[in-house]
Parts: sequence; structure tokens; C-alpha cells
Amino acid sequence: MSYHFNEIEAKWQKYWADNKTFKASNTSDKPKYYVLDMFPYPSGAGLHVGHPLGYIASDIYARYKRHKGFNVLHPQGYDSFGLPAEQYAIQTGQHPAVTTETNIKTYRRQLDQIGFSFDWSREVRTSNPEYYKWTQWIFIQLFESWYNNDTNQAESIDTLISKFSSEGNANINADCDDDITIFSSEEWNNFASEAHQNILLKYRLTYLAETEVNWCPALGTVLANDEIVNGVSERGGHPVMRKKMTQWSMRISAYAERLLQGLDTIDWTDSLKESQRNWIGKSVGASVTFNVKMTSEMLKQVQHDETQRHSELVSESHPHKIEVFTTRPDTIFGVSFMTLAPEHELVSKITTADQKAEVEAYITATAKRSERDRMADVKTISGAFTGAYAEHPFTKEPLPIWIGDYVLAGYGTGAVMSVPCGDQRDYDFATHFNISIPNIFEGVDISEEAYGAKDNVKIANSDFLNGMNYKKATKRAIYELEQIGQGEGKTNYRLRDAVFSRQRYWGEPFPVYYVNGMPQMIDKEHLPIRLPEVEKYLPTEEGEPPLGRATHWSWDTNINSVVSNELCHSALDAESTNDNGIYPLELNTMPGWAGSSWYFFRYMEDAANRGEAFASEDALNYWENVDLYIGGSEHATGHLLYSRFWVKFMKDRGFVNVDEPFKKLINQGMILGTSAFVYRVKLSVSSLGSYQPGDNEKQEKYIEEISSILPSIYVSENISKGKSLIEFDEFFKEKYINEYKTKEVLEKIELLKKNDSSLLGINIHASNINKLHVKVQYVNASDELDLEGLKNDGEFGEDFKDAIFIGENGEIIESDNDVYKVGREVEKMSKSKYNVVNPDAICEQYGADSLRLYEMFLGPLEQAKPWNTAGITGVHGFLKKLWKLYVDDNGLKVNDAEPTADNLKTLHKTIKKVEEDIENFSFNTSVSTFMIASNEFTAQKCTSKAILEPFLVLLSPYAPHIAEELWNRLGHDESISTATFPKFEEKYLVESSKNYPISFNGKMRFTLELPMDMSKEDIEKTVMAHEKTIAQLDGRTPKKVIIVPGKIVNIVG
RNA sequence: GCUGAAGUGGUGGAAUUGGUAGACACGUUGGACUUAAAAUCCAAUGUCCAUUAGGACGUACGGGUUCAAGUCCCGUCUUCAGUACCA
Repeated sequence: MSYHFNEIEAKWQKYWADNKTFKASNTSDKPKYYVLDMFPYPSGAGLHVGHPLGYIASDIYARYKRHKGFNVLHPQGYDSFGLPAEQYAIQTGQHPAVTTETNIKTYRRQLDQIGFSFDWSREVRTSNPEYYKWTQWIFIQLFESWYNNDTNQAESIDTLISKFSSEGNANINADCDDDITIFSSEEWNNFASEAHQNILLKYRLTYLAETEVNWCPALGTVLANDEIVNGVSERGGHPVMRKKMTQWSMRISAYAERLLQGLDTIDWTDSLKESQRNWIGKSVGASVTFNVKMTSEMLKQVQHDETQRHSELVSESHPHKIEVFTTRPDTIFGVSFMTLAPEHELVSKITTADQKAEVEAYITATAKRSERDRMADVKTISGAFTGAYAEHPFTKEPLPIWIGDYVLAGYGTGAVMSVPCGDQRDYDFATHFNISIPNIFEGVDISEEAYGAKDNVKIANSDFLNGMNYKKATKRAIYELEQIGQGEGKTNYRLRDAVFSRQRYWGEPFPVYYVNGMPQMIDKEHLPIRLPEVEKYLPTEEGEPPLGRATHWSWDTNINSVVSNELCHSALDAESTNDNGIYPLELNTMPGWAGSSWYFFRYMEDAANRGEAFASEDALNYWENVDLYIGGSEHATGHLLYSRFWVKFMKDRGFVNVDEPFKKLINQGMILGTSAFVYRVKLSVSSLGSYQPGDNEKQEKYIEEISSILPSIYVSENISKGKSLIEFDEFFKEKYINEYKTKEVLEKIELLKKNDSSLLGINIHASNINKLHVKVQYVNASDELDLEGLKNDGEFGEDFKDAIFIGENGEIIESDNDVYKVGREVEKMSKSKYNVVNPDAICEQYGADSLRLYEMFLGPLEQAKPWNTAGITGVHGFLKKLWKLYVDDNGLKVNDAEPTADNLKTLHKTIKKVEEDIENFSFNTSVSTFMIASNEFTAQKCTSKAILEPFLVLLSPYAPHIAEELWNRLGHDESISTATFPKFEEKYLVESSKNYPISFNGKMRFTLELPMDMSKEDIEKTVMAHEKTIAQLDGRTPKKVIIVPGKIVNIVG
């Protein structure tokens, strides 16, 4: 009886589904364990072999934990809002909800066939209104909260309002916007409601702010950095500008310190924690204020402004100030210029008439560069002088104010004090523009480069800081700055507030409407606010987001419902004072990370009880947080940081009782694709010049005509390699062009030549070889291309139909006379590279258990690795051998034979190794261990049930279907998932002797079997007396003999 | 650029604390079985030298520490990921 994996797998998948084998319970005597995968985005391309890698690992762990007696929660769902569905909708007009539903069905079928132990009854989908209702609710809670730095947590906005009305805002220690005006309690109480709203918005944890975006005028939309290639949009190649836009932001910066501290409490890899630490980017230093020296021109402008709005009092002598943050206040006397980001608001106010043209040209040029470009490019130095000067706070010397795109507007204050002797970028800038580089380091040569180190140097040429080291000078500089009111010690974080608005359709709508431009939240009981229908998914002609196309997208506060825009107050008559209570709704939607920042809590609740809350208190208390989270490291600073932020916020407001969402986190490495390439020979027709006037034109016409009938030629990998283009052309001409396949072309030329003598000079040659991706499905394990398949491909078959293929041996392929080999290269697995391998064919051909084992066998979970199916026969062969260990032609072979010492040794060594491997997430080595064990049992002719039964339990997390089947055949009625993990016993592994490696000067020469309990002295005596030792030493006396009992012997000399 | 990883046979990888480098597989070669193929089984397989015995070299590159280095230290190179609106 042989191993019929397809039948077995279908049978057990049905059994698990019918019996709800993996349904988690919220009440149990067992300890809980929550294993979670990062949920997938259901893309149109379907699941590829990279997705299941992490899922298989977490599934092994979940199944292992069940064997170990835990109540395991192992759910799955879909991150189903996202850009690709929207792109597809724009192209095809299909509603994203429809394509998403189809994609989810495909994913589910593909996931089911791999045999995961998911509790599907708890599935979530972020695009489901019953789910995003709670995403909207959390957004409202953020809006209704402020961050109190005194209690170091978020509080209800009500506590802030009551403080305002009793004491004003002077003593409020909040994390809020910078432009706060001080008011008293009386003033607060007398402000109009609109002023109240305006002020509160500066304190809320989500607030409206002007932020810079990549605006693409041609597409009428905002682009992500990775949608921009070389400064133009990836789609269509349109220009992209930096532009300011009012958007929702999240005050994640309030949590910077707690996000940093929290890292010490969780079990994540050091590299991942380091990424987050760097992202948060805490730096301790000082903020310093520089006054701008006034010119008469500026004074006039300031006076003009003052008459326009007299509310704000400015210091008469220095209306313009530049605030900078520096980690090196000790180098304050090394400042020789200031640099502002080109977008800095002061730039337009201080630029002199002389410099105006240059500055404006520079700003325009900068607006075209992406932020990433500006950060990455340190080689080209650019900038412009504003013509204005700042004043050094101590020396009062004038410091020229420049703008330079190496300073980023969104980073810190968007301005730096430039200390060229201490910072390389400042140094390069100063050198480039001939700005002075004062040296403030004692005995340091700065003629070649800046001195960036803080240690082992004393400050010089710095007045009161002379002779001090970094630490002392920093302290003193801050003190002196405070004395003159131009600075203070400050801790800065690189972490910026997160922009939360997207100008997209396929995302959560905001539960927000606007009255006189002020945002208003919709009450919880009216949620969810569902996505409206639109006729197309593009921005409007006016550049509004796609929701601007919805005809019914206004909020009627009388009936609390979405109504037609025609009824809207502002639409009726802008001048009308007759407010009908119907207002426009927010047109932006939420970003991808909104729904994924809290989904792990939703799984905790049974689907049946999800109506009243995002999850019940009991469920939250029982499951607490995720014990093991597996996903890609590319989420290090996105999803994994935002989730931590939301969880901390929810904890502050009492909605959950954990501080961190994910206790332990493992990153799975990406599975890369092995792309396949064919080499297309580009044939060109050229002329050798003309003989008579007027020939050129004629020749061009002929060239065009001949070019159009040239065949496509593809050469095999071997032929394409290692030849220069000239050599290649020679080879090619000799072999093919003048021979047969281009015969038709040559005949045509001959014909034309007869009629026209000017054609004598026309010539065909191979001008280039292009590498083109082909679908990997047409390539076998030996890199040979299936030409028939390729030519019949539905998508690209036509391109290859009439092409000529030249094989490895240089033969034109007619049938089996030669083979075409493709070139191979490892790249990211992606649809556009045609290297996507999906698991369906593998499940079909080898089975899910083989796929699971193979994905684990590929290598360490956390490492990126290329996918290559060539090795899958190895693990499949193992499963077949394993089957034979239990079953032969007469049925079950397993009996009650007494296990031998060897049997027990193999079993227990396997238990030990597999258990250690699972605990260390080293799944690849377990697979080898199973193979070794199975080979040993086969060699031992083991049939003992006492051995083979526990061995199945060890295997079942990895290959659950075959394990269930054999377990069942051994006479069990219950699923193997209920079995207890076998217990390791040391006593079966005790060895009496050791095969010692005998090394000479560290090189192993031979081995020697010696008893384990032999003393050091006896080992030395035995080894030294050995004939091979004597031969090795060849009469020399060893200087030293090193013996590590149980390990090695090393003879030196 | 910055930040974080990785680099071992023809290929994927193993070597858990510094102690026999290449486990386990794939591939390749040879053999058995078969009319033949598939499947299965057996043997060899890091490179170079040598008939054998055996020897030399070998974990990206260049140094160092040590009786002993894939593993620790310093420097260099290459590849991959993230870099704030892809998910």
C-alpha cells in the first residue's frame, strides 16, 4: 500500500474542519498561548510560496504548543484595504470590494490546502464595515484624548477642558503643537466655541496639520516615495512636486520615550529593536535660538505685516528668529553659517532682493527632489545664499544664512547651526561655497576633513568653553544659553508625527464632518460610516480625493445619516446663514496601517460576541497579548511601531490592559524568486552610405521595410555568454544570417537590389543582446525552456510564435536536436518579474506535507533565500520512506516488539533535537533530524510501536496529514493534535566511549576510540604511544599536549 | 548616504559554549533491477597533487588574538531589506 498523499490530505483537512479541531476556547484550565501571523494583503496574484513560509513556522509552533498542553489561539484574517485593489479598480472599473472578495476566496482555498491549524471562526477583514466600525471608533478616541506629560499618559480631552476653564493653559504640561498661545481661565471661558475647537485641536492625539506630500499634478494624486522613480511618477513618468496639504496626523511623538523604553520589556531580536531605536532616534542636546540681523528691507516688511495683524507682539529688534536643535552645543563657537531647509517658512521673509531670483530657482529645483533622494545624495552639494545674516548668540558676529537641501523641512526645526569643523556635511558645504571653517578643537588638523568625534579632544577658541572636554563644555554652553535666554537643554526625537490621511478610495472613511471648516466626530452609535459608491476611483478634476466623486457624502445631524451632497448647507448657498445641520464629510480615507494596528485584539473575541465592543473585557483579560508573532522584518518601523503606539494609547484610556501587543517576535526571511531569462538578439539593418544624391531617403525606407520582416532570434544561455558584441556578430553572421533562417529576408533584399542599385550597401548584423524575463513555469529543474509551452502562453505566446531559438550547442531548435537553456538570477518574487511560483502545483504534485517540510528545509527561517523546487524530491522521498516504515503491501507493519537500545537511542536523540529546534525556531535542522531518524529506524528494521508511535507526534507539527493518517492506522480515534509530546530521557543517550580527533598543531590527522571515563594522563599516554602519533611527530618532541576530555586532543610541536 | 542583516562545495544548507568544516538533501557520475522507461536500491562526489599510502589548499577579501578560528577582534568588498503614502 503506497503513500497516497492527495487522498490523505483532503481527508484530514475535511476532518479538522468538520470537527472544529483547532477552534480556540476562551475558557480553559490549560495555560493560554497566542500564536499570530502578520495577516496577508489578498493580492490579485494569489498566494505565492513566500507567504506560507511564516505561516508554516507559526503553525508548527502552534501545533507543538498544543502537544505541550496549551490552549492555543492561532487565527488568520486579511488586511484587505490597500492600494493594489484600488489601482486595479482604476484600470478595470471593478469595485475593489468585489475583486478583494474574489482574491480572499483564492487565498482561503490556497491556505486550506496547506493544512494550517487556524481557527477560521475568528477571521477578520479590515475592509469589513463591522470591523472598520471599531477602527473609526479608535480614531474618535484618539481625537477625544490629549497627552498629559505630568501623568505621562493619554487622558480624556474632558480633563483638559476642565483645566482650561479652571486655570487656563499656562501650567499645562502637554504634548501639543508648538504654536500655543497662553490664555487664562477667564479668557478660555469667554472664547467662542470655534476658538475652543481651534485650541483643542492643537492638543488632541489626532489633529489636522499641514504636511508635505509628493504631489503629482498630472495624476492629481499624492504618491508614496516608492511610486516615484528618478523624480517622476512610476506610472506614466509625470513630474512630482513637494506640496503642503492639510491632513490628519497622529501624535505618536508623544509616545516616543515610552516606545523606546518598552523595547526593553519585549522579546524581539536585537536587530529589530535597534531599527526601532534608530527610528525613534532619541538625542540629547540643546535648542538654540539665533536672531536674524535686520535689514531696512526686512524692517519695512515687518512693519507692514504688523499693521495687517496686530495681535502678535514681536520683539522690536529681532522679529525673526531661527530655532535649531543641536546635539553639540559645545561647538557653538564653531558655527560659521546657518542652513535652512528650502521649505523653511522664514526663507521668503529674509531673502534679500539681490538673492531672490537665485533662492527661488533653488527652491523650485528642490521641490522636484524626493526626500529620500536628498538624504541619499551626499556627493552633490547644492545651496543658495539668502543674503541675510543671523547673529551669533555670544560673539554677535554675523552668520550668513544659506538654504540647502541636505536640511530636511520635516526633520527637527528644519534649520541647523552649521559647524563645519565638527560635521562633515557642514564641512563639505562650507568648502564648496567658500565659507570660513573656524577650528575650535585643540591640536586637531581639520584641513582635510571635519572632526566628528566627541571624545579625547578639548575645545579651543571658544571663550568660556576653552580647555573643556565635550561633557563639561556641553553643560556650560547650555547654562550660558539659558542665562541670555537663547537656548535650553533639550531631548529631541527623530520620530515624526504620523500622517494619517490618504487621498484614496479603498480605505476606512473617517467618521468626520466639517462645520465651518472645523472637524466634528460622529457619535459611536452611528458607526460604521460606510464607504460611499463612486462612479470611478480617480481623484476629481479639482484634485479632490476620490470620495469627492460621491454624490451622497454629507452628514445630516438631524437624522444622523449620510445624505445627498445637494442638501448640504454649504452647497445650498455659501452666504446663507440658515444652517440646516447638513455638512460635508471628510474626503480622505485612513492609511493601510489603521486597520492593522489593533486587529490582534479582535481575534480574541468569538465572532458571535463582537457586536457590542471590539472585544469583550473577558476575552481581553484572558488572551492579554500575542505570545508569538511571526512576520516580515520589512514591517519593523511601520506596522510594528504603530501597533505599539495604539496599544499604549488604548491602555492609557483603559480599553485594554497590556502595554505591548507582541511579546515575542520572529521575522521570517523573504523567499526570493529565481527569475529566468531568454536572450534576444537584436538584428539591425544598416546602410554603408549612399552613392547618389537622394539615396539616403530611399535607403531609409528600405531599411524600415526590411526591419519589419526580420525574425526574432533567441539564443541559449551558453551562446550568449562570454563573447564581445563584435565577436558575437561575427559568429552570428557566419552561422545564421548568411545561412538559412533569414533566407526570406535575404531574398527580399536581393529582389530590391535588382530593382535599385542604391541598395548595394545594405547589411544585416546582430547589434545587441537583450535579456528578457520569461515565466518560470516554462523552465524545468535543469534550466531548460519548454518552447511549446512558451509559444502557447495565453499572454505572451504570440511574441514567441515565429521566433527562432538557438540551443546550447548552437543548433536551431527544430524538435529534439538541441535544448534551450535560460539564464537564471535571484530576485524578489514579483508578478512583474514572472518568477512567482504558487504552492498549488506543488500541493498537487507532492502534497502539502512535502511543501511544509520543504519550505522549512530550505534554510533558517529568518534568512532570505531563493526558491528552487529542485530539492523538493528529497523531502518527498523522505515521506515515502517514512510511510514504508509503517506500512507495506500487507498493511500495517508496526507491532509490539520490544524496542532495542539503538531504537531508543535514535528516538530520544530525535526528541531532544526536535524539541530544542522548535524552541529555537530552527525548523530546518529538525527536518534533517527526521530524515536521519527515519534512515536509522529503517536500517535498524524497527517495527516497534513503542518507538514509532511517539515518533509520529514529533513529526505531526511539521507534516500533520501523514502523521494523522498513520496515527489513525495505529488504532487511535482522536486526532493526533490531542497527543502529548514525548518526554526526553537522558539515560538512553549515555555513551561509554568517544571517538577522539587527534590533532597536530590544530589539524586533525586521525581519530582514536577511547573510553569516556579515561583520565587525562591515560589519554596522553595512549595517544603518545600510538603508531600514527609517532609517524606524525617523526622524531620531534612535542612542546605541549592539550587534552580536553570528551572533546579533542591537540599535540603542539 | 543612514540603519539593520547576510556572504561556507556545482546548489539549498549543517557545524547550539572557539575543539573532527561540509551533517541532511538536491544535482552529477557509475552500478543493480527492467525489453525499455519511471520508480526503487547501492557506491562515489570540496579543490588540487599522488597508482596507492598519503599530502597541500580551503568557510567573500586583507590582517590579528589563540594550543586550536566558519565561530572572537580590526579593516575592506559585495549582496539584500528598511528609509516615514507598497503591504
